[in-house]
Amino acid sequence: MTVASKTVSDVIHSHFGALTRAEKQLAESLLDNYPVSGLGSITTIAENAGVSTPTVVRMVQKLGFKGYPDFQAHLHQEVEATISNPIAKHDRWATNAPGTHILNRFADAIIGNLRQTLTGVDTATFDSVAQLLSDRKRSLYFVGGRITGALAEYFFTHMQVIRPNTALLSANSSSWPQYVLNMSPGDLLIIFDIRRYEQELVSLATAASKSGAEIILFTDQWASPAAKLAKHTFRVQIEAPSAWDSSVVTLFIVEALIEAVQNSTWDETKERMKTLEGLFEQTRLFRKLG
Amino acid sequence: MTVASKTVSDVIHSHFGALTRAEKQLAESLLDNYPVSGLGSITTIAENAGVSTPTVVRMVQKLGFKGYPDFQAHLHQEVEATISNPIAKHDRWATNAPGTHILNRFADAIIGNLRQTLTGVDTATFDSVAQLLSDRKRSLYFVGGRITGALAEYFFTHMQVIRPNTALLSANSSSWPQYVLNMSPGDLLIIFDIRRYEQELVSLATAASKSGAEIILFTDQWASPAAKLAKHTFRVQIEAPSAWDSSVVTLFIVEALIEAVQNSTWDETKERMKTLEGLFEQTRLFRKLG
DNA sequence: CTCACTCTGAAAAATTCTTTTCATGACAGT
DNA sequence: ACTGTCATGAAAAGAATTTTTCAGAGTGAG
Repeated sequence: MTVASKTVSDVIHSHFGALTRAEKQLAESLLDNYPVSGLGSITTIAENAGVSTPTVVRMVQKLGFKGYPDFQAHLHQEVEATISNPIAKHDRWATNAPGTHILNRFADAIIGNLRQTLTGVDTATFDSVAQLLSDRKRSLYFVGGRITGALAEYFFTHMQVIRPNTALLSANSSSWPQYVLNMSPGDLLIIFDIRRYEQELVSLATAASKSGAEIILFTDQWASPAAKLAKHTFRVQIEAPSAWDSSVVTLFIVEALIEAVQNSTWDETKERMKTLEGLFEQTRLFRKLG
Repeated sequence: MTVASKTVSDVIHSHFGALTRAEKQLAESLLDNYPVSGLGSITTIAENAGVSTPTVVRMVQKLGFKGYPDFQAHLHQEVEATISNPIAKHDRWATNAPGTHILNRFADAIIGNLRQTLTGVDTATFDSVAQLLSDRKRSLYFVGGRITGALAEYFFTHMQVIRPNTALLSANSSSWPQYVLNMSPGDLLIIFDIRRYEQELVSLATAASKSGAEIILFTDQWASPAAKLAKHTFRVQIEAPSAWDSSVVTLFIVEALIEAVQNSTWDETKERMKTLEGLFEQTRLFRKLG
């Protein structure tokens, strides 16, 4: 590499005195709105600067680059450095852990997943789903796969407290038809399906669709085939430094939804929670007496 | 201009469902380190994504661009917008969300929890627990409370694949005594108990201790009363901008443990997973993904 | 199992970009 | 005015990039 560790801008400045008229004109055009102005083809920047393409070639070679592609590669690196620095630079996580400890590696991966997932999730989608889930008139059905069943259960457990008409479909698909039988148009089927997508869930989604139920899908970045049937889909980044996929970010979305739903109908929810507390107390009392 | 005012990222996301396998692979590659990854020539990005150049052309046309140059011109505009507007960088979190959207508030909170938890967790403890869980001679018993039951189930589901002698205690405490009856000295009882600590779990922990079982506890920063009986305790930050506590970081620790255990006995685990795959194939529960 | 279909990348064709060549013109010194 | 030097861009040559074509592989339906 001819030019090391100095920015292209630096190089231009240091050579500026040795440039000819047309080259100075070009250099100023490049420095104006640097470094973006150098992103296009040699033809483009020559036109923008009002010079000919040979002038561009001559100048970048004079600056020490092998040719225009070499020059542009350096610019790209700088653009990358400028763009991709911000929040990511966390100062080491677990203080007393070596940098390669699984906890730190995992943390890095999860933060990356979270970031990517959030840039991919449309807040309008999120809000729509929250509103659908808040609608008491719609019954809710939760279902997950072998691994994601626990997420479905977690979601269900909370929603059951917040509102009526919620059901958790068991892992055993033989009982699913009876649930589908009861689905009315407007009801919601919340499906968790990440890779090693389960064919049965697609069948379930199809059947539910025919009953008029609307489907909300939590899946991974590669998207379950059920996505075609879903009204709203959350595509979550699930990759971890592990033989297993990570459900952490999925759980994150679920918890955010729980809060959004609860928040939209807090008065009613509060009442339900109070009642529930009372019921728990009574149960404990039963136990103690028994 | 074919595509107006939407970012290339948006366009990719909105078309993602309609993309084919190779195209999704390419889209992932582009979104990873976006938008810099799309700065090079079509050949470069095709190579980076591991697809052919025709795939790139087909995808960008499917996305609504005239061709690759058109696509890249849009990217350049975005890079320019991003660079020349420093404020825009920070809200790359959730794209078009105001800073106070629940998703962003939640993300901030979770990152904080994660950071705090990791500085609090001793890696020696983590490694000890991983080693205990790897020991085939010890039987594992998982149990959780009303909310945390799903976490116990999640942990159990994975460990069941990785190693033999695992059991999930049902939510119904009436069946617990039979499990305690079978516990031998050295067995492990993994308890999840976060606030609104459940008295029954303390009773269970006490009984298990008397049988010689060792207790691993996942609890919150205030620590469940069962902590006194536990050999190892993970104190996790659980506060979220919500009426509910967050289980995200707890799940994070669980997944890291799963990986650590699996990694320490990978050969054996691999065999088990293969066998399991075979069983699934036989029952046609799973289906190869496309 | 067969057939129709889609997806995919190798390779060719078309296009665009990059570099080189070269003629022109400006200018300084003789 | 003449000559040599240099800067510059038009245009050609050379290299790439981009697009199109096409055949094989894979998939799903019947």
